[in-house]
Amino acid sequence: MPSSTGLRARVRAKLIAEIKDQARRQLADEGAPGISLRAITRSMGMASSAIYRYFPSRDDLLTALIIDAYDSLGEATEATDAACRRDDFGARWTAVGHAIRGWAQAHPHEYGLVYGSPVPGYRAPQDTIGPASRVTLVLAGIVTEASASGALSPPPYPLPPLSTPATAEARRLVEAAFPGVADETALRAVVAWTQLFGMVTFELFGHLEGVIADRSPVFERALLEMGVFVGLPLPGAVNTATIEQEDSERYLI
Amino acid sequence: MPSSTGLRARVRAKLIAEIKDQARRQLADEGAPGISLRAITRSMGMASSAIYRYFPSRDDLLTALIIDAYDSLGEATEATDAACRRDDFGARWTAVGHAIRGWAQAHPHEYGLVYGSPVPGYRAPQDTIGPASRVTLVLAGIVTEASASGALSPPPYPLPPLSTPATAEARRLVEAAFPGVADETALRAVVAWTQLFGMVTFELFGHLEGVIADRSPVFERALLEMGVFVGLPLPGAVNTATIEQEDSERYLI
DNA sequence: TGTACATCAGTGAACGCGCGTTCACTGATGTAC
DNA sequence: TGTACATCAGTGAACGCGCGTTCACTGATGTAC
Repeated sequence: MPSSTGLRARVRAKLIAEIKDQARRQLADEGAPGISLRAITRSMGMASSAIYRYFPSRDDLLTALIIDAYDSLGEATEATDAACRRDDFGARWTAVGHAIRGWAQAHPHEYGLVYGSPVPGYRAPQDTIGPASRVTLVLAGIVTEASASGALSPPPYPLPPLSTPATAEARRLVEAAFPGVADETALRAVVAWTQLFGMVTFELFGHLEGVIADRSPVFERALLEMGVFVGLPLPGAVNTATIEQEDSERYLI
Repeated sequence: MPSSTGLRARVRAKLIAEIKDQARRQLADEGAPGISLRAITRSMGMASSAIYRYFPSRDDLLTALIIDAYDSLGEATEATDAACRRDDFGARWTAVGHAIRGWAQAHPHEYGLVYGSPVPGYRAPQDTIGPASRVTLVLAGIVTEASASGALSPPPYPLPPLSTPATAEARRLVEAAFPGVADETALRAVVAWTQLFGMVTFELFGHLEGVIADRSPVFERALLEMGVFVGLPLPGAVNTATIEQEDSERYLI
């Protein structure tokens, strides 16, 4: 039994996994610049040159860690969204926000690796783009589906109309990730997206130290505010028409 | 003429400045982990041990750079705010937002040094707290002064009341930085603050690549949205009562 | 089924480099009387 | 004003360490006929 599931291939996969695990351990201890190929091989009891059978260079190992991190976050986010009632858009938004923050707190150094200062001299290859956008697409999907099902409220207060270049950008966004969504709403979704990651980043990188002591309720409130800001209904506020087609018990007030 | 303005002291100050300049150059080229004391002394044509006359360790040099960065950003922000009409709170918010983004783009690596992933193994000493909060206090000041002068609009749409722990945090915030401001508003200011830095960070660290092409108008819109979100008037929308006491020409529509 | 050959994993030595920090020392600049 | 002494800036060698990557090589695992 050779092929890609053969013994050799399985051993190889195991070793690659172990190398990445050791690298993640070093990432946690010393940060990205502290990841050392020699230290990895040392901890695995192999010659320092042996690692080149698995990763052609240090940068390739870094890339693998980055892709893994994005995929891990993307997967957690997608799973959280998938576990929500489809038409409870407010609840989906809130749940996904908590999932992102939860993942960041559970994997602070991997979060720093992808959302922190770019590693100098390292240029992310194309392969990272797909994994990187998974989490973003989940957020965009919630807004888009809410819009399609008519659950989105229009902005409750008047704002000046979009400038011409802002409209152009909004159009691009709508076409790329928010089909059928209003220009203003797409831009607001971007604002909410940056707020969400901005707050998680500030919390993780220590910029809320001395500013906010009990961060969970503040984060919770921010999620609620930004959800409403985008036009999403409050969590639990499900469109009655939809309810009647499904189980109705627990959603009737 | 000895004292602290003596020749020796002046030469010393010059050298300290040159060391920091060289360090900043390396920061731009190689990132924070690439700052090397030996390389600095090499580029200045002095023995590698000489730098210890000026900085007792690499960490102390890092701390100096961090404090300088915070102070530079703080100063730019304060100056921008000071140049605005005091009662045009919307304009102050927008101008300060642009100033922060502008500084970040002019000093991307210093921005990364203070707002990027924490340097592993480095613990920021107390001395950084004051400089770090300058920019924050400017933003808080705008909201607080707007509130005091009655220019803040209440939230235009109903939201659930604050949870008990969120209220507690809001109270702490109000006491520390937003005297006289409503609980909800203080929390919204924090949300706007994290949005502002979140967007600047995303832009600088490459997370808007492929998402937003023309970032300035989107940032401009985000500033406007978040200003209104906090309750600030639109830029240029100045309280008429105040106008009458000052020059009225250009503010009458 | 058995043999010959190709592929792959892993070794160990070496290249060429860099780093932060310490220490005993020299010589110049400032200070006190 | 001039001299004796203390302070400070800067040197150069050394300590002890680490790193990524290459290369010729051995031995085991798989493949083809």
